[in-house]
Amino acid sequence: MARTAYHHGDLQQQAHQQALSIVREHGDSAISLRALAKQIGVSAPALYRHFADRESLLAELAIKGFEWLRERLLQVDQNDPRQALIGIGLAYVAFAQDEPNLYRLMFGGRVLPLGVHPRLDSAGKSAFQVLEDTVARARDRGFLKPMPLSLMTATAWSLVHGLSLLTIDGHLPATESEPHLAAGVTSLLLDGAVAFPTRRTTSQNNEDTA
Amino acid sequence: MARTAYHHGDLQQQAHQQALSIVREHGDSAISLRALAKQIGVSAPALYRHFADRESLLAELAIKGFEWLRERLLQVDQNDPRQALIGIGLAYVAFAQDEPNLYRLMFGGRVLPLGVHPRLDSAGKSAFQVLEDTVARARDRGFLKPMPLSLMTATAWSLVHGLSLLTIDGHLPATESEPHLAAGVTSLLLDGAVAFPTRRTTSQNNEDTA
DNA sequence: TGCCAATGTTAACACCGTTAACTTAAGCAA
DNA sequence: TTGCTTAAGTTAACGGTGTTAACATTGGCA
Repeated sequence: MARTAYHHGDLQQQAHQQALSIVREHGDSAISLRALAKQIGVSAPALYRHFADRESLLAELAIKGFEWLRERLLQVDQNDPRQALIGIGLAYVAFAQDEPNLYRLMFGGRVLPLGVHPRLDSAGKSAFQVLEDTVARARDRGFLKPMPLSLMTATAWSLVHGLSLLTIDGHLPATESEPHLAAGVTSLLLDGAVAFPTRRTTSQNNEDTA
Repeated sequence: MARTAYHHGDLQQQAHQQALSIVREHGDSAISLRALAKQIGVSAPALYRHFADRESLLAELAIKGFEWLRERLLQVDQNDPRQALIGIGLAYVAFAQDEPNLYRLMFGGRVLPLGVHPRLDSAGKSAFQVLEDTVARARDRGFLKPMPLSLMTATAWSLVHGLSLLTIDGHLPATESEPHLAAGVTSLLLDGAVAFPTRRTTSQNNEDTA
């Protein structure tokens, strides 16, 4: 495992690290295996001893991203249900804005579709699990309406995912310039947008969910 | 403008159309100018007489996508504010699910970033305008809380955008297998997720938004 | 000590987007 | 009708890509 001129000795880890920093700075489309190999000082095919192909390398980076995201979500204080829900939302969007290129890689869809890299899929599930647990806990404590958990998590995830992508793509102002947007959006979901909520009008309930 | 063997006579439109069908079927990453030219029966550089580069061709297709999306949103019945808002949400998500590859191109972020193709940007704005108008109309009629319009549209857009991408990427079930998801998610935003909204329990209100 | 497996190498294949330099032909002016 | 300008094609070429095949080196274990 010494580093002669021939056997590099640390290629896997170094390639991983170098590729990660390229993705974070310039996005996954800036990753070229040939250029990466040249930077490290190794021939391009050498990389194939450690990664099946370009996509598998990207999958490794996305896994790292999901682990980071999960850690950020786990740091949210879970004492008060409302604060926990808003905290998760803010932490989620903050991660996406801190790591826009990584977030796009994780959820790009075009590259790294579901079902191809099992470890990637399960890393994504683990991160999502934190959000789901938070919603479940809030519902169990009676803070949320007694609706299907899947509906509530789908709504929450859609909201933060959409807000994340729209801000990092520049369609909506980022937290930097509009500090209260993410919290406002999250609160709006919790409290509802309708002016005269509930009680009256069974007319709303007779047409939706089974 | 006749079609001799040399001057094709209809290249621009045919390339546009062929590329569009490739994107719809296989996604924008499947677009190769050389392959496209070969399919049409023309040399690759000929395409450059009609498109500045590959990205500009993709931008044209995305513009078409935004026009289609706008048309779908304009067909939503605007009589009842609540039905209009839910209808817009459903139409938006339905479009994304009907044209997943086109939707990803329009909102991919990696390709076609904002500020590069002005016509594309304004096509996107025009589509978004329909959503914003619907929210504004509902608020003007007193159906929605008197909050900033920008906050409400940001929330609505985030929700439908997130739901669209999560479903077309397979992270959430599509309308096909869960017909009520989109309506449920939209209703949840309108009515709020909290079990005991407003009124009682100032304990919730004393710590949140300014 | 000798072999094996891991981990490198170079050469090559089949693509890709894009540009330069050249050719054809359509359309308009004298 | 002739001639010129210009739009719209052509081939050749540059530099890049992911990936595979065949070969070389070397670390570590029997």
